[in-house]
Amino acid sequence: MIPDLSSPRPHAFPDAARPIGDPSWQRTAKLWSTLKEVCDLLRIPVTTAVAMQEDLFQHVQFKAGQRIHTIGQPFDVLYVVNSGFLKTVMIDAHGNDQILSFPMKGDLFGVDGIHAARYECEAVALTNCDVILIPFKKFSALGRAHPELESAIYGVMSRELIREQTMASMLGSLSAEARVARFLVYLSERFGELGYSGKQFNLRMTRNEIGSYLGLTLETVSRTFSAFNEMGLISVDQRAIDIKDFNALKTMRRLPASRNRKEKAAAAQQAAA
Amino acid sequence: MIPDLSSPRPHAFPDAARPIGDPSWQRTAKLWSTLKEVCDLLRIPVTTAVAMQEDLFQHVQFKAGQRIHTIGQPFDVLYVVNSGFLKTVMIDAHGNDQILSFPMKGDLFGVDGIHAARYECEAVALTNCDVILIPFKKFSALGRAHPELESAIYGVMSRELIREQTMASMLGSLSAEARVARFLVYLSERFGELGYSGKQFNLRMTRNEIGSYLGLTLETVSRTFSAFNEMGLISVDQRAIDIKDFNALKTMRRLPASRNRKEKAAAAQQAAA
DNA sequence: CGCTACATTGAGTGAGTTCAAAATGCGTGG
DNA sequence: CCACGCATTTTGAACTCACTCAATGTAGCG
Repeated sequence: MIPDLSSPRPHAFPDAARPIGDPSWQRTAKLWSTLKEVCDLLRIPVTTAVAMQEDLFQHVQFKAGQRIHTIGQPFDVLYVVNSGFLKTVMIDAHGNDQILSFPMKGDLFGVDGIHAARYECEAVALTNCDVILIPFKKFSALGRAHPELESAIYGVMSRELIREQTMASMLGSLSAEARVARFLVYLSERFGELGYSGKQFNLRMTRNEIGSYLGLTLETVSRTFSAFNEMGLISVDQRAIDIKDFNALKTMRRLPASRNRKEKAAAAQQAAA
Repeated sequence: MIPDLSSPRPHAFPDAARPIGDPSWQRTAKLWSTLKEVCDLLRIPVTTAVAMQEDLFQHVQFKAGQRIHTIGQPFDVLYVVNSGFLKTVMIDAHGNDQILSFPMKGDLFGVDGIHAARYECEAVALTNCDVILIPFKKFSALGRAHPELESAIYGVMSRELIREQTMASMLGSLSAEARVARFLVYLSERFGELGYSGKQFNLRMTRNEIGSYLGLTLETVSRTFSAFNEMGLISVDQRAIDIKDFNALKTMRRLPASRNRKEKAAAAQQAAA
């Protein structure tokens, strides 16, 4: 599109924005991982047979702002995030773009490339990061050799599909407040699973990027953060978030509410029958 | 044309609402299909080896209003639509529900069940329909025997993921008019591919269902149809649609527009590969 | 320091929702 | 066959949430 391949974004991601305990990217730079290590990252249970596989998967490092793949680029590898934070962006026919996900440690991306052998979206590093290249051919061949691995692959793809469905559902039915609350809950839970603090963390993305992801404007995101702050649900200062009332966020809705009244009534009727 | 067999819902789907050339469901009732027939339906290219497979897949018929599977139900089969129209519905923790897709001939559904071995959404027949049961175990075993088939399976799953991504993108960025226009374009193209008229067709779903799918209220859907009618883009009478200006629908946007200005500017900045 | 990107906050507007009422279409039961 | 009942659709009027436009504040970097 508009390739200006020089300078990575100026002052994009200060150290202060790193997560507590963020593995120092440069020092831990690893070059290869075994199949077992990849499966562990993806939270796939491994059998001994799989654990024995000696195939190695290459790591690649990207700096903040760098693009991992572009739209239309020929597909041949899937990616697993080992460290760092990314975004995936879809750009429609009219140049409108929309953020689809914020992959982080243990997430798989690039799956959309399988269908037409071209990536349908682009992936960009939000921070310096380390990703593992999974040549798709090799991966599916391993799946053929190890049925449990194969079904795990299907499982991971299915999980991705469910994620997108849940996203679509959220965009279709929740208010701005509810969307932002869910986003915070999601981040909190993910950070918790990754061993960081689920209460205090730093956002890796701009208000604009959050807005694009949630189908809102950056101003609405900012205002909603401020509102949560005043309500005592969180404390927010720029990218730094401190969750004070997790439960309130988790149960927040303020939904358009009556959109489905009749349909629900009908469903109740049918359930009774 | 077709005698309505005592459908549970009263006056749910009148004969007038059937598509031109709709295969007569009762008469063509088929009990089993070969792997090749299933692949053809799914638009998967088949090799001779696959064409030779003698495995048979069972058909099941559902009447309008019947449920194919529920949320939480144990997963063991995928479904391919042979005829008729369905909807898939996700219901969130608070009972809010959202329509995710309207599967029709050649579509696969149930993929979301793979991950947790339970369906994550429910599927309901909008019209009488005929679906093919694909036991997932059997399907993946066949994939292992025929690598081309396996990669086709991955391809179909990837296609589903892209569909959801595109949906999320649309819900996040398009105006009500643009969403409705896209919906009509989508239906028109699908009907065309299925050999029906892409210009004149009957909607198989209510305004409420369309609204749920598009993240709008039923009133907005109705008003938008009326507006398109007055603009001369379509002619609409209840469920009957006649598309007059396909191109205008296809290029319609009325997008929030400035949401991504800054981000686009930033996108010009690209780091070296 | 000044530059640039990012974030916050305010005021006004508008697209889409909510609530309400009337019209249409279809099946059922008299 | 017609009248009634029910689901659905259409249309109107008022409201409101989120967007737009704009100004100000903050943080890091050259």
